[in-house]
Amino acid sequence: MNIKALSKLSDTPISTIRYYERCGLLPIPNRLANNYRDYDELAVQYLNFIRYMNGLGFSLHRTKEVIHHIEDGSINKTYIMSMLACQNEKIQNQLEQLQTLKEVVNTISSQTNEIDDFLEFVYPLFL
Amino acid sequence: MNIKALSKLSDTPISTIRYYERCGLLPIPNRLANNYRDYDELAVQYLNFIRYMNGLGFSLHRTKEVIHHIEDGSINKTYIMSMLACQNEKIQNQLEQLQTLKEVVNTISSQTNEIDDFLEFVYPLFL
DNA sequence: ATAAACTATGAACCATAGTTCAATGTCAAG
DNA sequence: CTTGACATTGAACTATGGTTCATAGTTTAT
Repeated sequence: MNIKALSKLSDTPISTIRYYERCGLLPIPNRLANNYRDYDELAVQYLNFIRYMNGLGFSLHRTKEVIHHIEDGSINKTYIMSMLACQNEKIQNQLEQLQTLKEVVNTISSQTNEIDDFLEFVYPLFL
Repeated sequence: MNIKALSKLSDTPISTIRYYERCGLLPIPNRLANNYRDYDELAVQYLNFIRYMNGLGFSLHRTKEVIHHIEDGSINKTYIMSMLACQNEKIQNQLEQLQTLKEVVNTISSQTNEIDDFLEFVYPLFL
């Protein structure tokens, strides 16, 4: 399978596939006689996994670490559970921050006197 | 007031103050005979405003636009209200996405069979 | 045989929000 | 009068997740 086929199968741009390889997220593929990359099903699995991790909000850096643990064989339920618990906590924190932010913006935009405060905050900048 | 004093008053790193000036967020300050920047109270107001906008989740780019509107005098309640409504919507969307994400991560981490699915997803990568 | 489409590479570029560095100049205290 | 702390500049570097480009070679279809 050449890079274009992999790109279509995994719905990942060719440039991104090469980028992931560069970053050490994808195993180095075999090359054909013409130096073209030659991928197999495993590459599709890798890309699916990367996209899956991405969908769970993990950075490429973190995903790379996890992939290396998988390649080591040093992965198990405990590892996965603590990883997910950690991610869960991170998302929870983000959620709370955004919630607070939303309330602040809401308050400002729904209450006329808050807008006046905002304008008063702004007025010195005209003077 | 020199840049260090402004830095302390506004609780903004010196490097950031110079960066904001470079980006057109801060007015170009007067210079002393020795070429040192000389700030006044207005600079503090600008920095407070920038940090405030930042706290509301606006990008520097957006904040810069707003500042330019303020400088033009082309700012009013309507402008501010639509700006805040827009930001509110953006935050709401982010919140919903994060909420969904949290549920997915939660489901995976709380249900043993989901973790098994995760491991099954991972297994092909060992082989 | 030649043009279109594909692949390869390293390097540069995009946005975002800054920080750090090197080289140079200035100021205040001992 | 020298040392330390401050100021200046442009340029390069950080992290994140890629995309785009120039140049070169390869394959496929007409």
